[in-house]
Amino acid sequence: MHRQDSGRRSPSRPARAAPVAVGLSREAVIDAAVAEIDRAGLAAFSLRGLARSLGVNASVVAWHVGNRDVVLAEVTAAVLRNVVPARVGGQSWQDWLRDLFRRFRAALHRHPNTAPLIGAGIVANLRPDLPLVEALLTALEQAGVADDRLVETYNAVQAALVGFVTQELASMPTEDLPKWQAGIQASLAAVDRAEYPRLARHMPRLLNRAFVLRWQNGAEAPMDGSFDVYVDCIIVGVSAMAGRPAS
Amino acid sequence: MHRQDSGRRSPSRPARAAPVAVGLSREAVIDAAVAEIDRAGLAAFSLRGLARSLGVNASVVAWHVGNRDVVLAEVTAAVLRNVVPARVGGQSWQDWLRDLFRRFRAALHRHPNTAPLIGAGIVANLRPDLPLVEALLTALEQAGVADDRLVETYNAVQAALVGFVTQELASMPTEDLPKWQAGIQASLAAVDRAEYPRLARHMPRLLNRAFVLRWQNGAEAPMDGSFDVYVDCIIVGVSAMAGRPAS
DNA sequence: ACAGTTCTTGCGCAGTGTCCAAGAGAAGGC
DNA sequence: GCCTTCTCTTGGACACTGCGCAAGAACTGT
Repeated sequence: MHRQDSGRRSPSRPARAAPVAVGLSREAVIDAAVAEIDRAGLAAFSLRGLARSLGVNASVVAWHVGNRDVVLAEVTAAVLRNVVPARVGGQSWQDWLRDLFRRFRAALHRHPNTAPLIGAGIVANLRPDLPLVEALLTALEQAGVADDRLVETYNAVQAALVGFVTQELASMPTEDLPKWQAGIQASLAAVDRAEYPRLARHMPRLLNRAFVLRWQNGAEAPMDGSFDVYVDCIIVGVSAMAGRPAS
Repeated sequence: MHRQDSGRRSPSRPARAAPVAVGLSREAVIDAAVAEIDRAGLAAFSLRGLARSLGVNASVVAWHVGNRDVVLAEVTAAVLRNVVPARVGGQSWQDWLRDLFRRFRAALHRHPNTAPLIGAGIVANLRPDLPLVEALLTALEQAGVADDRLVETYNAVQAALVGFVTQELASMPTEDLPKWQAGIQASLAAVDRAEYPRLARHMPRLLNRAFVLRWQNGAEAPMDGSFDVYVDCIIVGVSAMAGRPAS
């Protein structure tokens, strides 16, 4: 049976024995999992492959971490570590919120293949990220959001935080990708000017830069400008919510 | 080898034979897949289970539809069919956009377990949904978005469209869910008032209604009010983008 | 010396996606 | 009448997965 306590070493027991042939720790396994997902993608990730990459039997990762879902939850926690920016004195809530959004996106861009985990929230919350919540609430309070609008505004911001980058880093089909890319490009090149006039007119501007009209994801073709506009939208929206007293 | 043409019947060949023991069609398989995902969830979905539910051998679904990813892509396409609302005369772009958001969310609420597919975009675009793109571009044009801001605004709206409901319907851990729920509730009840003052103060308002502080997903505890605020945010944001000429 | 804990190995079980060989059944050509 | 051709279905194989269990190795405290 695997170790089930969440903390590193349960301080209640007298810490009887130093670990033995400590080739591996829980952290090392999780780090290796992140590296493995970065290397081969989420679809190709397996516990056995992870153990193989560690040069170790398959069961040790189960012993150190536990379930497969626990491994993935820990991976997301590791990726999202230190995304919440510290409050610097005299900083406006707008600047802080923009900073949060940027750091969140940067963290996921550092490990693009983990984006589906965070986005779909497979086990989004192993334990809730309370510092993030507290910081968000502080920012909203500073923005002047009324109490009876707090939940809604908080949820809107939280959803926005995750929404963009998840979409940006959505995974493209894994097998015979070049063929799929060619198909997309062909179907976009042959778009009917009469049926889709605006699409046809703006096509050069949109190609591989707009959400349904691209054949690379954000890891290869990042969408920086769109993200900035997106964050501005959210901030303007929150300001408007703050101005209005209630429904 | 499975049928590889996308259309129902390739019109080039003389359509030699009527189908034989047509117990099954591609559409029937996909409908069954949707029903199966609705019933047992996405994690428990398998091609063999699908075939079992159809009372048929495992390979027939592979023959009719193809790959597993193709099955899932077709499922998402089926779920999102007819989400783009028709343009009614004299309707403002705000009303139309709000209607689009509502219909999109309603479609996913009808099949909550498919939300991770759409959100994480496993194969989000089997073929691009061009009518949606055209309609969105039309709305943005009507809103007065400048051409050199079109891509960014479009991307922001598209990301927002998918972002909220994906998060709202994120799946909770599948095994021993009651224990996990109890753990969440306990950890939220024992939150430190000194460490998280705002969180503690607003806790009764936030419990099971805010994004990290809930133990049910949107299928059981929908977040209607938050969604409305979210859509208002987006619309206000787009208006602001339209007002500003360029960066 | 002995027992206890920590970590690791090996193996089996049921289940999965994908391919391949072969068959059943009807339609058309001769 | 056959007999080929196409559509659809069956069954079985292969490699792989997550998970659980029995056993062993290495080290520590008593």
